[in-house]
Amino acid sequence: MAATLLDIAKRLNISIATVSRALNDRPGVGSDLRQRVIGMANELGFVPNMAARSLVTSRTQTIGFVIHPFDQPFSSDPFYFPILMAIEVELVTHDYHIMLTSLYSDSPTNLRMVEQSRIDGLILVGPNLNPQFVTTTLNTGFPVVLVDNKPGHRKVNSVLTDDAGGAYEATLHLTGHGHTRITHIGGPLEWVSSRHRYAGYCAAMRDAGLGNYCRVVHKEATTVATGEQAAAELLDGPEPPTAIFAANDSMALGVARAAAARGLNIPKNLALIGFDNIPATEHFSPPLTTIRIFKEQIGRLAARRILELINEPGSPPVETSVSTELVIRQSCGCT
Amino acid sequence: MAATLLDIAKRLNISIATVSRALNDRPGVGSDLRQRVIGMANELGFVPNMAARSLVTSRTQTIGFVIHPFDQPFSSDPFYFPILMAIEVELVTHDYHIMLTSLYSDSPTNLRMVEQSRIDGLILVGPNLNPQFVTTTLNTGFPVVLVDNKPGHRKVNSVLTDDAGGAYEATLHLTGHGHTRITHIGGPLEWVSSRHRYAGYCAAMRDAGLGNYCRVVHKEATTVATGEQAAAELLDGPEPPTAIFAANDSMALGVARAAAARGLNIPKNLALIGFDNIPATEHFSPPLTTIRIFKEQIGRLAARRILELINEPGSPPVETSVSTELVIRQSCGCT
DNA sequence: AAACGGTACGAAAACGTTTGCGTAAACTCT
DNA sequence: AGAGTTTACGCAAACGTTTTCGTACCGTTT
Repeated sequence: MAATLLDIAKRLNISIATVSRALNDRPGVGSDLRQRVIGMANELGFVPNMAARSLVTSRTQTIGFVIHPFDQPFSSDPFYFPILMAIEVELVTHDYHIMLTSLYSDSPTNLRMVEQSRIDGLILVGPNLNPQFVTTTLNTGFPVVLVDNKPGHRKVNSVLTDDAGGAYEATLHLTGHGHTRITHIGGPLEWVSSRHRYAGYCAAMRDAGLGNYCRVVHKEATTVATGEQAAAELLDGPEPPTAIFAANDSMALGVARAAAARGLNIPKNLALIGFDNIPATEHFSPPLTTIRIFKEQIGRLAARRILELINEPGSPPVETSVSTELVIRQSCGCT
Repeated sequence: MAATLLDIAKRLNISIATVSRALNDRPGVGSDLRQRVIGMANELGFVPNMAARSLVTSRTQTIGFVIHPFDQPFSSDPFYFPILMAIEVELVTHDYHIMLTSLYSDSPTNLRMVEQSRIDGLILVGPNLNPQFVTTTLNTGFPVVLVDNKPGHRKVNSVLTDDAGGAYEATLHLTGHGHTRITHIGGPLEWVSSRHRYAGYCAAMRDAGLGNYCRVVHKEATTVATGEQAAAELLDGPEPPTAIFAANDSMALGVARAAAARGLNIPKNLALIGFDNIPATEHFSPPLTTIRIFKEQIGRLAARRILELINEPGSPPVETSVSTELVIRQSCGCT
């Protein structure tokens, strides 16, 4: 049904080799003939057969995308979809496509299936990936870019948020408004982002001369429920904080609920800052001060990096960090 | 690098044809030899080269996924990501994969590129797709399944939410609690879902003997802002409603904001029901009564349907409708 | 005028798989 | 036991590209 190189070659009484060269901007074809080939290709609606092409070039022009979403399998993740979109947009402009390679089962088994054909590179997204799967994949030498993840001390190609910087700015904003008893509610320490946000918080406290009041509650998940739990412990405990920096907007919402349940007004009795700037934050009551993450930028950079990796095999690992932005709303009490 | 059929054949001193047949469960191979072939394949870590296979079978074992997200290009869409996930999960069990084919540019041009190779079927998602693109795609006879979309009166393979049923149940719930002045705030009439939700609302009002009070405000988008606008018009106008059925949870949130701005208490002064049951709804104040959509089911059915279509070409179009569920929280005032 | 380099094209191999056909051997039936 | 049928396998074509190599031809240089 579809037109092939042979169809074009026959109508022009030339060889398929010449047609291929003409269509691929390769030398060895006269400019007049090249034009006729292109014209005929358009006329027939020729589209190269990717299977045949990649069989010989062993390039598929597609890259795999693996994500292990947060808690529930079908949770609507407000975080990674935009990144996926940004990656797609960037890749399309380079004639690459995205293949979703088993969103959940990140076992080494399916790696081989993924690797042997089908894709030229892999983008692994999220902190919840099976670490062994990640290292196994990395060890193959296959082009891999990590997003929001980074194993151990190994140097890899990754693009991360500047979590430490964002946390630093958030915390310093609170200290700058006179708060001294600022507590951090953090996420799982297995996540790079949690560690960095915690580090940023500590650094800011130190720089503000509050190093001795570095208090943190770490939770195993960053949900509304865990945020509420953590806040309950803090607010009911001795010396309750006057400000809380939550690792996450969801947790911040949990904090707000815990505060409301105790008759505490935000921001009057408790200042609150979150992280991520998910869309719902501006509709919280009060609207949440938080740290904005530039997801489009993250996606775009990840896409570009994987293309570089494919085109320059063996290039040394590059770690990219995308800066953040403090979005001041009303929960921090400075307006 | 990767093992091929030939590698296996040489070590076993047999032909590649036999190897292929053995590995694909085709007849014509003795059971003992078949076992030895399988063993050798495992030993060598053989994985069939998809490019070569699809070149001869003209099957790629991947299906395309097109989505045109709502308003902003990078909005984190809380709705379609779970559907995408569910589709992926279902397809993976059938050894199919998803390819994202240009999330935005839904022009007929890229259809050809998509169609000629690479994918065996297409799932088009969302109400915002370019209608001409949809009909063009449909006309090719290529296997297509629509999700949350349905062009004109044409019979197509689609899987939709039972929007009318959900709207009917929501409205009837309000009438059942004594409300008579119930107004619907609807979305764009170009969307099937908006039309059906409106129809369900009207039907319920008729069945409750309130057919003469069928009031609706349609907005061009279903955001918090438009919901707030619509509610403002209604609440400031003559004979304000005592209950509002919003087409959407986001719009319902807008309604809540408009009510709060006017000192109106929900649910005491105004009952409110939304639609979609997005995760944030349970954290609204008050928690929002809404209509739950079974996104996993929708995705699963779409995936199954596209596989049927591929395996039984020419099978007549099937329209699937997934029922909904009323989630009673506090905004409707019946607790 | 002979030699030489460059350009424009064709022939054919190669990528790794599936599958129709051919052919021996084994098995069934009278 | 001989004819017919089934089973088990090998051979080779085919899918549609890319790419190496070879070969005419044309132009320039000595």
